[in-house]
Amino acid sequence: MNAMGASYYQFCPVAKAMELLDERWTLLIIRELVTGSQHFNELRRGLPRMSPSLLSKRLQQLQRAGIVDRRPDGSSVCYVLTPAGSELRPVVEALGSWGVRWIGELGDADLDPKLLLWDMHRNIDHASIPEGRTVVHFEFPDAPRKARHWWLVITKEGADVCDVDPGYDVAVAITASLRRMVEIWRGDLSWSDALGAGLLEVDGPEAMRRALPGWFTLSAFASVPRPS
Amino acid sequence: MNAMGASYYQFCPVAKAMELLDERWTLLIIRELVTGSQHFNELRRGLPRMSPSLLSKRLQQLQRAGIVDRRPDGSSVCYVLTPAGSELRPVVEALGSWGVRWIGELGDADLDPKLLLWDMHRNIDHASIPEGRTVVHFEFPDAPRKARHWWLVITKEGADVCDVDPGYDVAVAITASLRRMVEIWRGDLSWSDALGAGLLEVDGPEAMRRALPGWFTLSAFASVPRPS
DNA sequence: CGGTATCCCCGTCGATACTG
DNA sequence: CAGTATCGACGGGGATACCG
Repeated sequence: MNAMGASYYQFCPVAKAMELLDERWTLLIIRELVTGSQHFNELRRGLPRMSPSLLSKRLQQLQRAGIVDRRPDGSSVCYVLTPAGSELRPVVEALGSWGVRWIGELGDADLDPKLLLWDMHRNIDHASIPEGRTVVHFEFPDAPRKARHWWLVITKEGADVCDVDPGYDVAVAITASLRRMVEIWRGDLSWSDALGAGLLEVDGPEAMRRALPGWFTLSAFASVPRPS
Repeated sequence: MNAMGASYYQFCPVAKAMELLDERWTLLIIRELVTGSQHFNELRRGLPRMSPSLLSKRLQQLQRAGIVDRRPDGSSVCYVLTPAGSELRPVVEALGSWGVRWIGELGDADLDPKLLLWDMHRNIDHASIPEGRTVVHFEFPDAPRKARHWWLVITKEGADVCDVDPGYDVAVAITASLRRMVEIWRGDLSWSDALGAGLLEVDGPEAMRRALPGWFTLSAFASVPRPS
């Protein structure tokens, strides 16, 4: 339980906590683990701009700090939060609630479609999804060519993100600017407001179009009330 | 509302928050402001190892981020939290509550007597203090010569910390190792347990000795329940 | 009291390539 | 899938001195 970042030389619990947590990326790793990611490459998908060596280093630091436990699991490896680590959930929640209220402006570079789809894929309300296989197609006309089309293939077992057409029948096709779709995900904009304002186009059978908003549990912070 | 630390290039509210808050010292400044410090040199006293240039830089960054407001106030200057800044209190509280539960081990270098007295001086329950002037003398036998003796001079108007004998009559004299005193402050150890175990010596009139524990509101995190 | 100015080192981080 | 290896730059931040 020590030797992570530089010391503040203070006995204050906030300072002692920040010695462990104030380094770049650290709390985002915790966020990923709180969210349920367990494997190295799963963490990487949630932290695409982080180099693997740095992720590796941070995970080792978090182990030494008693926050993360590394469990070899067959041929695989699981990273799981210790009891101490699990109790960081309120910290992550407080940060996210603050962030969604006070940091409204997103840069274009913050709008990563891969990350958006990755987030959506792990927040699907499977109880609301029809039987069998459901495919949702996303088109972001403003995104660069290679990031314009995405498919979410949802089955009882889970969901897969594809950046090439998997070939299955599409249940619903969504066309919207990447920025609007991110705003919906974050709860800055509601499905109905977006539809009403023509910011979003949804194609597919009436029943499917109606059901669509229920399929996705939006960001955990979407329901945080906004200021003013 | 931007341009502080490096971007994570994520739309996640936690990431956007950490872009502003993950730099060294930043959340400790927020802690000081939440605690009630307002002036530059007041902040410095709570952050003794921080260089003034860095504090200045951070305050400017926090202004640009819309978290701190700089108010020239006569010949003086007040730094106060904006509404957005005030809402960081839950973040600081979550961090402190976590820290006090899971970071028990303090290094010797974390035990700064000046910081301890500074903290105590601004957490005095003036309603419990006797009329007139009350002086409490602290002796830390394990501290370096120049940091061994401290006096807290408490009046209705406030409290002053002295590292030289102010000459007034002493109401109560406390002798304890610096580490024990910090533990009491943090709530790791109770006054009564410390007294019972002989870890603490209190000299003075019976009534004063009895009343002493009521004079100090301990650290805001002292009452957080501990694990196991 | 409320800050700037300057200097320089060292460590962090990013990028990329590669391995069992 | 789960990481290591290597490398270089850049700038963060510590120390100290100084100003209005």
